[in-house]
Amino acid sequence: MARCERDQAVSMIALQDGNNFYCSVEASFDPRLRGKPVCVASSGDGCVIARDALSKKLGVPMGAPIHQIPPEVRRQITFRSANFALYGDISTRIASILRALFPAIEQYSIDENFIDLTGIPSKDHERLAAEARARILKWTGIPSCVGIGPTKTLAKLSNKRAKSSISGVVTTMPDDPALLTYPVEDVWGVGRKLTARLGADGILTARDLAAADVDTLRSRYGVVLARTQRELQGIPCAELEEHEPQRKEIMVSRTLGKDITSETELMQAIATFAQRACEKLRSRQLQAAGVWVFIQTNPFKQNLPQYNPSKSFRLLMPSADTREILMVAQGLAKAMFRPSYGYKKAGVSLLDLSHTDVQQGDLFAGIDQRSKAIMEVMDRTNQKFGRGSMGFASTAWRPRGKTLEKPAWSVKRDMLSPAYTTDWKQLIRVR
DNA sequence: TCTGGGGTCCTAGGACCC
DNA sequence: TCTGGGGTCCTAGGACCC
Repeated sequence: MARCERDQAVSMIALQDGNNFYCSVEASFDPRLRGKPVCVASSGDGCVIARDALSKKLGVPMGAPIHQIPPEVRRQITFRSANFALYGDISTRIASILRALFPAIEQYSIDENFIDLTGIPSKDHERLAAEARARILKWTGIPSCVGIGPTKTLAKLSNKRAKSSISGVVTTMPDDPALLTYPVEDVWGVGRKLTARLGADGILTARDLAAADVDTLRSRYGVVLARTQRELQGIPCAELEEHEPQRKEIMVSRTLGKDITSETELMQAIATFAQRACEKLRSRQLQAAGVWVFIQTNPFKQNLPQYNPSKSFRLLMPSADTREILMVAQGLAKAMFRPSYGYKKAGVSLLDLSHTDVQQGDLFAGIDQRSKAIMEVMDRTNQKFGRGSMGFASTAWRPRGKTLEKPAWSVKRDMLSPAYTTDWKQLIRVR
């Protein structure tokens, strides 16, 4: 009886996290990769954004530019370009496995899910966590770990501990002696800058942070770290968010395949990003009231003149019409463009987002039904025949046969795995 | 030669108002 | 010539996350 009361009083949270997620997904679809070091590369095949256990062992640092990895190490590694369509699909499958086992989950990121354990007797927590791990491994091929604790921060910390455990499931309570040796830099919410400052104040472990003077911590470091401290003490400051909150911003930006000097090419890139951002916008039934554009020179060529302007524009009425937003974005870019610079990166961001169903409509013009109809035709066409089937000429992408002819500035993705699960034409071949 | 993308939240400072 | 205080809103920049 007393046990039940205690269970009700303390709510517990679990965090499931796929091990080396992107690499595990690649390996689960391509058996040739198993037992070999695998890394996944960022857009443009520039940096390492995921490493499997073997590449970590070879000493490949997270975020390392691929060209800086010593050739003798690089030769041993199989690289893949990031294939987010594939990873997102596997992520959805894992979430549905968890939903079948637990009353409420929060899809926190592409490879992490928080699980609400409230109402489940604490003696069953680790058993159920182990069951979840086993199902995910069996049904998707992805290994994962589960961390359990009374707050999200402690669940995160447990998950990190679980990565080096035998069972893959770890629970941490605020008084756990493990906090005495757990480095503060591995606490959720403590990044590089904070680690350095905390270290100078003698705060080196999770335990040091939990035990620090509250007022000093708040005044020296702000409310965010003060919340982290309370979470380490077992006092929840962050709830489980079952439903994704509404987006505040939608951004599309890229490092370009080459340094652009011509205005025409820069305008093509801006048009491409604006078009893609509008697609994302409409897929969420959103509209934007602001547009922000930035262009940047190559920061790695410090011998060349640098120029990194940005500019924003507020629309009279919120819009989800690619034609309108594309014109605004190009107008902003045109106003910032200066010849004789080499532009290496650019982006378009849509701001002040709202739902299309709260559209007030212009008092005089009314809601533009024609615009809505045109955009729907475009989106449906692209959905049916693949992204890029119908687009704007100003983006300079041209259909050629069954594929799209890429402009010279487009991004490199030379090591891409097939879209096994999201494109009929790319289904896995058994023989 | 080659160096990621997409988000959120907080804070400080300026503009503006009463 | 001197000269306030408080509130809000907006923006830019910094820090963090995956």
